[in-house]
Amino acid sequence: MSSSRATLMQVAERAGVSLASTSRALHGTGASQAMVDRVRAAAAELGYSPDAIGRSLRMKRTFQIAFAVADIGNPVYVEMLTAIHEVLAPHGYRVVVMSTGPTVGTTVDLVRSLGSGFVDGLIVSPLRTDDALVEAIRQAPVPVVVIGRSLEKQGIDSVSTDSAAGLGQAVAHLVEIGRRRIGFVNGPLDTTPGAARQRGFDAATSAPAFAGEHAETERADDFTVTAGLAAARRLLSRTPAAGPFDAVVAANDLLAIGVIRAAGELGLTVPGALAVTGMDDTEIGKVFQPSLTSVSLGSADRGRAAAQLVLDRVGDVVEPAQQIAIGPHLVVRESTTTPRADAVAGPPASKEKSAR
Amino acid sequence: MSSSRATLMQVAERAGVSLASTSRALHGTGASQAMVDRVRAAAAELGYSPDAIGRSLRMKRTFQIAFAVADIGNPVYVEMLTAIHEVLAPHGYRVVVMSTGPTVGTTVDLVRSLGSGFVDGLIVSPLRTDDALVEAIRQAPVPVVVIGRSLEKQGIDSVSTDSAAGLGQAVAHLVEIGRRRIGFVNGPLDTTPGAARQRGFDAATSAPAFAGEHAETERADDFTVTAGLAAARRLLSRTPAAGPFDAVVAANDLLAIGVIRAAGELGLTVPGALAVTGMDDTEIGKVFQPSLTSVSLGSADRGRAAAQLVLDRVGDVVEPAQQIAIGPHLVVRESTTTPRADAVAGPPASKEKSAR
DNA sequence: GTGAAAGCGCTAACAC
DNA sequence: GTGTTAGCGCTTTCAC
Repeated sequence: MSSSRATLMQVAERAGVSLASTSRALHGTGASQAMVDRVRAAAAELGYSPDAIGRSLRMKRTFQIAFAVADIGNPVYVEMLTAIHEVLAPHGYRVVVMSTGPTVGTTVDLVRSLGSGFVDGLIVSPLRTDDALVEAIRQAPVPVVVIGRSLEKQGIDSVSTDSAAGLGQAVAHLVEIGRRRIGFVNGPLDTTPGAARQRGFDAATSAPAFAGEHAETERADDFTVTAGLAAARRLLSRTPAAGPFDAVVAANDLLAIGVIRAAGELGLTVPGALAVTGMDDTEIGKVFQPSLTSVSLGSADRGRAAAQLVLDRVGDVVEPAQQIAIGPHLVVRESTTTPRADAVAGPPASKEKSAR
Repeated sequence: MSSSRATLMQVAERAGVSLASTSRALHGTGASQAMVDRVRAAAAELGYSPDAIGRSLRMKRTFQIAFAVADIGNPVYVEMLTAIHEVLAPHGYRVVVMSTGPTVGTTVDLVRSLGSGFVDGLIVSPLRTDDALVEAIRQAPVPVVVIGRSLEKQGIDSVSTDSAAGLGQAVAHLVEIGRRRIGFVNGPLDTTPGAARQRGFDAATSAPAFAGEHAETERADDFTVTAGLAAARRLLSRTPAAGPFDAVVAANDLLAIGVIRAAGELGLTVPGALAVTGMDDTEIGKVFQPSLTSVSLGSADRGRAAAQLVLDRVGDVVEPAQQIAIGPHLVVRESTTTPRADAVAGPPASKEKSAR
């Protein structure tokens, strides 16, 4: 921490030219070479660096974008954040991380707080959505891009994925490898992902292709390992008339890990006695033992797309609301296939295989 | 995105009072109740919300703190970020996430960029440090807190931990459970953590208590699972004259997971044939199978401490540079103890046990 | 190509 | 307790 910073005014005085010329010289907009040299020299001598706040006030742009999620600890959001940062930083934008809290109410508050104009745009991935939130986003004074549910009809930019279809891919894969009695460990139904995935599971297991087999859902309190462990214990303690479960579909990778731990407690081998699939295709799932078959929802892609979208909006591209969809795809790994001892590789993007 | 936002001036006109009174009324500083009511009503009618930029320019405070790390995907940094956010948000501070890049040079650039005054302070955890960086931090126009190496002598606020001692705890634990031939999988030596951990391992294994046993280091290219897997393959393919390795100390949890995967490839059971310890006590280590014995370096605590420190500094607390140390402690889990089938619990903070 | 001046939205002296 | 006014640092008309 040293002496107070130099202002443009001081640079101007030092160079012996006007404030306006100094500004122009530093931006290279319509100034003679002599002027540019002179001003640059003065700026260097003073260690001048332009003040972001003064500039923001004048230009009405902060060069900041907010990214808001319920829980920044969740690996999916971390992947999104990384991707968003990678897209925005080269354009000179900073990323402000915010927390929505678990409820819609606090998310609405957050969107309203955009009124203080500290960012040029917002990327938000709400766990739950209602009319008040939709309305708040519509009224927001800066562009908002939603990652999650498609909100195109509501006139809101959104980046979505078809997690219901993704769940279908997981079920189809399990049926294909001969599993017949499939349990589903889902998270809370009142969340956007929870609801979509339940729809996907119900649709997949009531399709003709699934006839004659057994399907059953158990709901975890949260999308975490701990909640998944508890839910799986409940699920696996029941034995359907059709026979014991031979597969479990989990609504995300963390729940899937909980399921595998529960299987271990009960002496069930994975995938031998119980095949398990996750969703989100996280790093942790790739390195877990057994590595996790998982439905990729393209977290990084969704982050990138959202960042690009908000960048377009901030750049005054006035178009109707856009909806970008990232297709889910299944990545098959050890938790649904017999592992070969020598095939235990590191985090491989190579073993991918698209299903359906 | 709707109509342009209302300004304080407009609220003043609407209320039929002066600009200053409006400001005062809204802040509750020396205004009559009647004035407050009147102004509040006008503000509400206009949906006024104060402009953060105008206020920042005037107050010379942005209410933003930057958090900069090389790789925001690393679970340790995510934990720090969460803790930092939790401390700062209640004080009205936003968190700006920045990337230092892997080299010292880009970190120096980042510190210099503080000159544009977009944040009131910085928390940075550099992987590598040199004189130029120390000097840049000293010259920085806003308070900077370093998480990592102690920089008290250089007059810089820092939050550190004794990872060398932590490594000693891991080695002591392995010796205690009867392991005699211990390998060490470290990350790059030219990083601050890499160097410290190597020092710790060398010290622990050259202490009298370790006499007559075998110690050997293998260096991974990076602190990742993939690099750990490759390094462990190299290490375990060698058989010391004293006999095969019966334990591996890894410099962090990600490396440790790579080690366990390598052990699996070679048919070595963990912890039966090979006991493995990690460091950082991450979430992923807790849920891994086998769950990871790990040296906690108090990531969340360090984040909290750094946030508190930067908060004190921006609050004009002028004191000599502070150095806060968070003590490491060993958390024993399955990877160094025989697991009981029914003891495979969820992420437990309960099974902790301090060593030494 | 250069300079003078206005003004972005806000807070804090300073008078009354 | 209230109003008037200056000014934070910058960009951008507008005249010349």
